[in-house]
Amino acid sequence: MQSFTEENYLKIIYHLSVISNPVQTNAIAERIQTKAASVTDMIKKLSEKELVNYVKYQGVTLTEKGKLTAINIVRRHRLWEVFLVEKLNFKWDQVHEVAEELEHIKSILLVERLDEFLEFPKVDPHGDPIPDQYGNFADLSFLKLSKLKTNEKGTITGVSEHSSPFLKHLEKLGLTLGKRIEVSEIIDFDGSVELLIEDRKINISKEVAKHILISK
Amino acid sequence: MQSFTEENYLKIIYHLSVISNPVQTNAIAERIQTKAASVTDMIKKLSEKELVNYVKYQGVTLTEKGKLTAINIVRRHRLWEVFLVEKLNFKWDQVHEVAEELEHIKSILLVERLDEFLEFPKVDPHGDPIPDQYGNFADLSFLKLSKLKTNEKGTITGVSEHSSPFLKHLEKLGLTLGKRIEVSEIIDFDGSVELLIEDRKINISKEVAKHILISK
DNA sequence: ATTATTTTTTAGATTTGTCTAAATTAAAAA
DNA sequence: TTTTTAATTTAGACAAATCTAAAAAATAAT
Ligand SMILES: [Mn+2]
Ligand SMILES: [Mn+2]
Ligand SMILES: [Mn+2]
Ligand SMILES: [Mn+2]
Repeated sequence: MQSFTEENYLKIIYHLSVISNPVQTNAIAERIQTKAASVTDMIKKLSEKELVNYVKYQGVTLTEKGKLTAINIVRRHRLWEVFLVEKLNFKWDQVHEVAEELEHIKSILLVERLDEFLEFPKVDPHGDPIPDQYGNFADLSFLKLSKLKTNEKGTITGVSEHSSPFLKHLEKLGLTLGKRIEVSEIIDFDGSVELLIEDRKINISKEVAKHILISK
Repeated sequence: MQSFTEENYLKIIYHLSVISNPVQTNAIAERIQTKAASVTDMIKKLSEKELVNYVKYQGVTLTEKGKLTAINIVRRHRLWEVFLVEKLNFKWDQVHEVAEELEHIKSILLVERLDEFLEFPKVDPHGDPIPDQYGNFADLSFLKLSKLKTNEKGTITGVSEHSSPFLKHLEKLGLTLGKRIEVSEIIDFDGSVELLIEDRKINISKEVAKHILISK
């Protein structure tokens, strides 16, 4: 059984592993809002428990055991996010903080029943896939909206940025999951994108377009 | 903002206050599974934060602030118990442990939305009243089943013992909330009670009868 | 190949909540 | 009212997770 803190470290290491493997001490420190020295201490502890492989000055990788634990936390986090949006009418920019707490509730029965209650959702409110109880993802292939060419169409199925300001911005523009869009023009000057959505024409910056995920 | 531990102390002190005020160090130690010395330390801290009134060797009482905090934790605990039973099909003997964790999730919005989602329940799965957001209880008056005389009738509306074995036992006998019962006989020899429930005749010990709460 | 910079680790201290053992105080018994 | 017992508090230590400052290792620049 892991402490909240250990679980947080495992989850962060898991997410950072996607970007670079092994994961560096400083990267963890930044994400977990702590100092590098504290990270080193915790890594030693996780290594002791065989949840990570650790070589001094080389960074860490998750062991199989550590990876499964991390995926399970991600599963709980995303299921709770679905619950908050679907059942308690939270907005998609309000769920993350609360899910950060709920994900640490330790009860296998709770998670399985919650999954059932939500009718086994495959994705969370941000389009991120929810692993099953064995840690398997239905891996969905996403494309950045910024990669679409003029006249190409697609459906919004995810976001790669979860900050509240960004999500609220999208909401205001009507750019929510499931919406069908078409790129009507890409502006040379700044790379911003003009979109057609439900007969409206809107313009989004390149920066925003990069964080919207599309399936065709 | 209080830590989990502080919240647990406040809740226990609140519950013990009903029985004896002020609350003794040893009573807290026993309920919280710790040593008296640790309790003294924590009491000092809570006193520092003006959540309890503390006089050395005299025990503690909750301040108004402390009482409101405690009631709020009780509110969250009971709302989550309702959720687990009503929405996730937990049995009434399975909810307490999980609610002990869920009660510490800090989000005012979460609690208010949960309350709404559950349609503002007045009691939890054990018949205990759920305070509103201002800390007001709809105080229901209960009577111990053991106080009923022969031929008296009543409805089961609560239990004063929450252990899993006890609750499972009641469940097996069909003695669940809302059931109508009639005392058909009180056995002289051991004080056990013979009941009529849904045309069946069952016998329960005096000990069990003491922990079943009735409204007429 | 040195030197400079960045990253990481160690050493030692701090905070929170706990413990044991010993000292105090209060309550009960003689 | 003294003595005995029970309850409570203090003193000092410990584990978990963190921090700052300093040392060590790895990388990058000259
Ligand atoms: Mn999230
Ligand atoms: Mn999410
Ligand atoms: Mn309970
Ligand atoms: Mn209850």
